[in-house]
Amino acid sequence: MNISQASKRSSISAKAIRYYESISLIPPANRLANGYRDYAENDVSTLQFIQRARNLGFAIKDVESLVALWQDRNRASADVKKLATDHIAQIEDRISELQSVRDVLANLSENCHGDDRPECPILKGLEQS
Amino acid sequence: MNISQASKRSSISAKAIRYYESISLIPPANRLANGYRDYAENDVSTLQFIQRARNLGFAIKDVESLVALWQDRNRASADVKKLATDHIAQIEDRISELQSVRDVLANLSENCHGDDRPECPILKGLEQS
DNA sequence: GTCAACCTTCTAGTATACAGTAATGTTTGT
DNA sequence: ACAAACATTACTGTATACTAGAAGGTTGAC
Repeated sequence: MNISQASKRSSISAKAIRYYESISLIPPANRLANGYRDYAENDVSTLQFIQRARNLGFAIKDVESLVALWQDRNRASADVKKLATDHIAQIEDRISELQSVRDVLANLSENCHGDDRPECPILKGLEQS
Repeated sequence: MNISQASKRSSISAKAIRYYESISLIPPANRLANGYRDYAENDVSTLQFIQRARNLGFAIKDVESLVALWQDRNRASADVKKLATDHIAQIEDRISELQSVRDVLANLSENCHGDDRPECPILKGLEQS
C-alpha cells in the first residue's frame, strides 16, 4: 500500500511518516518500480504502535526504545517496565507542579471580588509573592 | 541602575530583559549618555511582576495583559479575575489529561511482571489500545 | 489527452522563550 | 596604562516534532 493508505490506517500524517523514516525511527520503506514507498501490514502495525506510544506522551527517543523492545522477542519485561515507570514518575512530577501553581492562583482568585472595582488581590499577589 | 543590576533585582537574565524589550513586553528603556540602558525602581517592580507571573506559568501573551491591567489604575478586578480563572481552567484541563495518561500507563505497568521474561502487558497494550 | 490526485525530494518555517557568540565600545580598579 | 568586567547590536542556535511549500514525476478516470 502507498503512503497515504498507511497514513490513514495509522493516523499518522504522510509527512510525519517520512519524517520518522528520516530520523530512523522506522527503517527505510520498500520502494515500488516508480519510486513510491510501499507498506505492508507489518509496517502499519509498527506505525500504529508508534502512534499509541506518542499519544501516551512518550517522547520520540522513548518511542524508539519501545519499538526496539517491542520487536525484540527476547526482551526482558523489566526493561519495558522501567521505561513506563520512569515516564509515569515524570508525569506525576508535572502534575504536582501544576497543582501547586493552580493552588496559588486559586487562592489569589478566591479573594478577588471580580467586579468593576480596581481592587485586586491577584495583582497584589503578583507584586509580592 | 544598569541592566545587570536590574537583572539581579528581578531574577530575569539581561538577555531576557532585552528580549522583553524587543517584543515590546516592556517599553524601551531610558538610555544614558553612553548608550547603556538605565532602569529605575519602577522598572524593577515591573520586571519582578513579570517574573512572578511567568513563574506561575502565564505565557508571555498573558503576562502582557496582566502587566497592562496592573498598570491601569482604573481596571476592573473582573478583568484580572477572568485571566486568572481562564488560566486555572487550562491548568486543570492539563492536569486531567496527564492524570488519565498516567492511569492508563499505571494500569499497564501494574500487570507487567518486570522480570527477565519477555511477556509484557505494556507492549501488548500499546499494540491494541 | 488532460485533469485531478497522487507521489518524490529538498529547503525552509512553525511555536516558545530565550541562550550563545561575535565584534565592538565603555567603565572601573589598580 | 591596561586588564577585567561591564555594555551594545545582530545573528545564529536550542529543543521538539513536525508542517508547508516548491518543483517536479506518476497514476487513474473520463
